[in-house]
Amino acid sequence: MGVTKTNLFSETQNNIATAAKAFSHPARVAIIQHLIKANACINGDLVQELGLAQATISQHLRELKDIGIIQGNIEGSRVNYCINPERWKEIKDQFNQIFDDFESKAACC
Amino acid sequence: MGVTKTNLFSETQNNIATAAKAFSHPARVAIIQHLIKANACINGDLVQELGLAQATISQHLRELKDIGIIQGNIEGSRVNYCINPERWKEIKDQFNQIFDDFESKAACC
DNA sequence: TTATATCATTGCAATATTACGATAATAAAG
DNA sequence: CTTTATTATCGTAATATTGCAATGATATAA
Repeated sequence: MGVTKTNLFSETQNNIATAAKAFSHPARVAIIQHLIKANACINGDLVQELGLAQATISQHLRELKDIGIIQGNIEGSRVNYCINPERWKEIKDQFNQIFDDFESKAACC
Repeated sequence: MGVTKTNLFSETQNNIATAAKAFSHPARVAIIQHLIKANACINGDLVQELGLAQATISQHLRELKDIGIIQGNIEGSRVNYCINPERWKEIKDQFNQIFDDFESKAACC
């Protein structure tokens, strides 16, 4: 076992779960927040900022890139990372959809 | 290793990461969506609805309860689960804070 | 070319998560 | 009291995630 039964769930449910993983580790939250604050930055900046090893930051960056929430632009020997605005909006809308679904409900338990 | 270095990050960053875990598995997304749609339901309903074993559903419910996003009310031999409105709003606000932080930024990369 | 800087990838170890059968625990029904 | 219904917990197995040192790859500088 130990493997998520993806086939049991809708595409939307799986998409939301994937998007949520961008925020489900404090290092990735910190990376996202720093990218917002600085507009863009390179791997080395984040190593300084977060205090994790270079390989670890690189790995988190790749996960975020796989989710699509960030993008990396090669600039010489550096890679400049930043938020991907389109995907950001997509994810924001997906979350707000759920948030509003509940809000529009009258009573609770 | 394999253990998250919680101490490196702010309380807010750790809180967001914890909250995001509520949505980071499709089964939990499905549970939350069903709770919204049905207002409230019991473990057995979710076993029917999702097609996972009773023990698995119970485990996901406990995680959601630990995060605080849902609450369980004992009714005889059953437990009626529903969204916790206060915590829901807290989490919603935390996410929207981040979403808006980016939105308010002018340019990107 | 040789060094330096930057980042990705690989390989490994440790912990976390996911899933489920079996078993307890509790309450209601008979 | 016994049975039934419902849920939680335990134990276990399998997979996923986290973290880092070492290494590789690429671009720039000397």
